[in-house]
This record gives sequence, structure tokens and C-alpha cells, in this order.
Amino acid sequence: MLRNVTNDRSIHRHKSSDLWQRCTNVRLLKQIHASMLVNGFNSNASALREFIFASAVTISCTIDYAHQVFAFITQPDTFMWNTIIRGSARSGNPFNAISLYNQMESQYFKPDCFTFPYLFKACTKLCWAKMGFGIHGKVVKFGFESNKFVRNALIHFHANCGDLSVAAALFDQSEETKTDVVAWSALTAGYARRGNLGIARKLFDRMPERDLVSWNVMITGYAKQGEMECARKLFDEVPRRDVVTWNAVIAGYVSCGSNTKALEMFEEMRNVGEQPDEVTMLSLLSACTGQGDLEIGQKIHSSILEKGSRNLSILLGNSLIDMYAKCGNIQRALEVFDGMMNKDVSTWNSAIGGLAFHGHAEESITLFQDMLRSKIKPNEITFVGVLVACSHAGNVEEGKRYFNLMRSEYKIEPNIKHYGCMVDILGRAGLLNEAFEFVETMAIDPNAIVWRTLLGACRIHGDVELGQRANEQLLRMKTNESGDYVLLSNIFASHGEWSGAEKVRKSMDDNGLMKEAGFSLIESNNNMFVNQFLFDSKVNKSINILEGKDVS
DNA sequence: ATAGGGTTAG
Repeated sequence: MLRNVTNDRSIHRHKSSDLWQRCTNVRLLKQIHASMLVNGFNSNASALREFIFASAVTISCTIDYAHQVFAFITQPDTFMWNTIIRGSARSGNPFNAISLYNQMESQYFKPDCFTFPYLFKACTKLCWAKMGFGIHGKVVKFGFESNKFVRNALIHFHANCGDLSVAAALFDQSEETKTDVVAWSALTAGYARRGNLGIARKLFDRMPERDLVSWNVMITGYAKQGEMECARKLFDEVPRRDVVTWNAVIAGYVSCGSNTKALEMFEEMRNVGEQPDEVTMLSLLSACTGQGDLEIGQKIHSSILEKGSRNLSILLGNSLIDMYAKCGNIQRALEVFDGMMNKDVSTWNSAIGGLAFHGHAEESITLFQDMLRSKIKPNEITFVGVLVACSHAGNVEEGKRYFNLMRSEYKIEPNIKHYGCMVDILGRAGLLNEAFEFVETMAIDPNAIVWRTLLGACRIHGDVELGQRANEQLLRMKTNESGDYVLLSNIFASHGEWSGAEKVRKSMDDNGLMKEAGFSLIESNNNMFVNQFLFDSKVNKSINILEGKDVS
């Protein structure tokens, strides 16, 4: 069979031979590659075309292999260039599409009308508006602006991350466009994504015709903006559904916190026989993580494994690590981590953060050092995990060291979460004065969470005076979270200053704040934990774990 | 061979 690749040229005249259609996995791909090398790799252009197409487009996750092989092609034709650019554009590193195009130009290859849609796909994915404008210039230069595929790609780019008014102008310019459902959908998606659901809906209602994608665009638009009632209404009306339609509503429910609803929708999806895909699984894992539902999470994990792909995709692996860590099974999280063939910065982040939030501070830091050794560049999220680890370990010096390293070595400007972690580290250690000084000299304005962290630290260390100061700042921010009052009154109460506690309670009533029923105002630390956990979950999911631990 | 819809991490 393999000999056919290079010896029997006749099979390559057809669009896609049997051999290539059956080439759907890496092993076969490598076998064919080997036989091509034996027979003179660059001697058969149509085999090269098929090979690049299979490795860059047909088979998922072999784009790196495609790049390596492409580098050995002595005279790639335009089709090969387009194909490798196409595969890169939809890969995890769309930037490669742009750099390949630059190579193509520098070798005096002219782009054709196939090249540009892929380039705009890459720009849109990267949200590189400037690059997209530049490529728009090239479209004009090469005279492809009137090609309908190129124009639709342009409309899609401008609508989603370029200039919406340019998208609208392109749309209006041509009569042909006005009857093109793809152009209508692209423009609608742009308005929806940028939050203008009103205009999106008007476009949707006025479309000369609607296909499945137009419905999906509108449903997704509503779901993303949290308008689940509207999304659901359209979902019920839609004449036909595919996996994307289901994914849109499932993801919508997850993002507005209705995890149970999302899982129910999945049940329904299975009942009507729609096959879930990777995106479905990602949303479901996210729902389990939000619910803390380890049991369903494990079921999803097994069904992903049953589906059989040899190794997990990076995205699924990352989600699984996160799910296991957040649902309390850090062991399984690490097993998934160890089993992943390919890891990206998020993979490391999920594991480092998972360990850190679980109090395995040392392992977390060790993993961070492994990460640096394997030459993966940490990002700002990595350092949130690292600083959380330092805070759990009570390691002030190390925390300060990493906080500085982040800026000096990796040029990452600390964000409010990093500052929050530092305040927590200092506060936990009882360095309250230093913590206050730190907050006062921060490069950005402290938020309510920072003040609340300080307030929590003051409670632990029984500093009534500083606690009041933090509380004043907190009140100045008018967050009116009754949890803050609970904390402060607890400080007073734990020091026998019952009148102070009474006063706080009074001011709470005056502000019309009610504590949630079922919890007493001043009680055991246990209840405090529950209270704070509840209140902060409305403010910031990630920090509240920190603060929850603070009080417990 | 081309365009429009879906996704993780803090």
C-alpha cells in the first residue's frame, strides 16, 4: 500500500485517494512519510500536497509535524502554502499563519484568493486588529476585495475585532453581499459579540434567509451576554440543531452559573442522539468544577477516555486538571498532568494553582521550578498560583522574591490579584503595618477584596485599630457587602468590645443590609467561614478561596 | 481546498 504513494502516480490525480482518505492518524502519517523519504521526498508534488493537507488539516494535533515536514519541501506551490497557513490559522498558535505568510512573500510567492480567508481567521483568533488592517491593505493591493470569500472573511474580521463600521460599509457596498447569508451572519455575530444585541437581533430578523449558522450566531450572542431566556427561546424555535447549537446553550448556562441546568441540557442532548464533541466536554467539565461535583466529573473523564483519542488534547487535559483540583482530588489532577504528552503554560498553571489552593505549597513551588526548567514561560496567572502557595506556606521572603522576579525577570506587571496575594502574605504573617504600607504604595488602586483581606488579617491578629481603618476604606468603596460588617463586628466581639459589635450591627441595619437567614451574626469561626465564603463568592471566585482559608 | 457558529486556566 505504501508503495503506491510514490510509485503509482495515477492515484494522485483524484482529489483524494483511498490511501489519503484512510490516513487519519499519526502512525499512518509517519509510515507514509517514511516511504516518501525512501522514494525521494521532493520528487512527487501531488504526494507532498496530500501529505501537507493530511498533517495540517485532516488530522488534528499534527500541525507541528506538518511544520517540520513543510520545512523540507524544496519548492512548495501555492496550494501547499495555503494549506499550511490554513492549518496554522486554526491551530493553537495562529501566529504561525502570519509568519508563514511573511515567508511566502519574502520568497516572492503571490497569495491567491484562498490565502486571505485563512489569514483573517488567524487575525480574528488573535484579535490582532492592526495586523488585520495591514492584511486588508494587501487584499486591495492584490485586487481580491471583490472576491466573495475574501470579502466575507474581511467582514468577519472587521465585525469581530477590527472596525465594525468598516464591516458594515463592506456589507453595504455590494449587492451580492446583501443576499449572502454568510455575510449577514458574520455581521450579526460581530454586533452580538460586541454587546450590541439589539442591532444583532434586527439583522437576524431581517436576513433574507437563515441557515443553521445564523441561528447559532444569534443563540450564541444571547448566551454569551447572559441573556439565557432569549437564547433558550430561540433554541426552542430553531428548525434544526447541531452540536454547536447545543454547545451554545450549555456553555451559556455554565457561564451564568446554572451548572445543573447545563448538565440537564446535556442529558437532553444525549437523549435526542446528538454526539457531544470536545467543546461540549469542556463546558461540562466547567459545570462540574463550578458545582464541585467530582462524581459527574469522573464520569465525563471516563467518557472522554472511551471516545478513544490516544492522548488528551491540551484543552481537555487542562480542564480535567482544574476540575480534579477544584473538586478536591489533587492526586487525580496530578495524574492527568503527568499523563499529558503536550503541555502548555495553562497546563502548568492549573497544576501549580491546584496544588497551591489545596495547601500543598511546597509541591506547588517545586512544580513551578520544574516549569522554569522545561523552558515554559510563566505568565501572570502562574504567579497568582505561586504567590498563593507562598501565602499558604507563610513564606514571606519567598513571596516577596517571586513578586519581584515576576517584574524584573518576566516583565509582568502585577495586577490586583498579585497585590491581593502579597497583602495576604504580609497580613497572615502578622506584618500588619507593612501590609498597610504596601497597600498605600501600590501602583494601582486597591479594590474591596484587598481591604477585606486586610480586615481579615486584622481579625486574626486582633488589631482593632487597623481593622477599623481597613473597614473605613471598605465602606468608602460602598460595596455594602454585609460580610464586611460581619468581619468587623467579629473583631470587636472577639476582644470583648460588645458595644463596638453592637454599633457595627446597627450601622448594618441602617444601611438596609440583611444577613442571609440561617447564620448568626457573631458566632464560631466555622460560621464565619461559611459567611465569608458565601459573600465573597459574589465578588470574586478566585480570591474567596484565599479568604475563606483566612478565616477558617 | 476557500468564508460565517462552539471551548480550558486565574
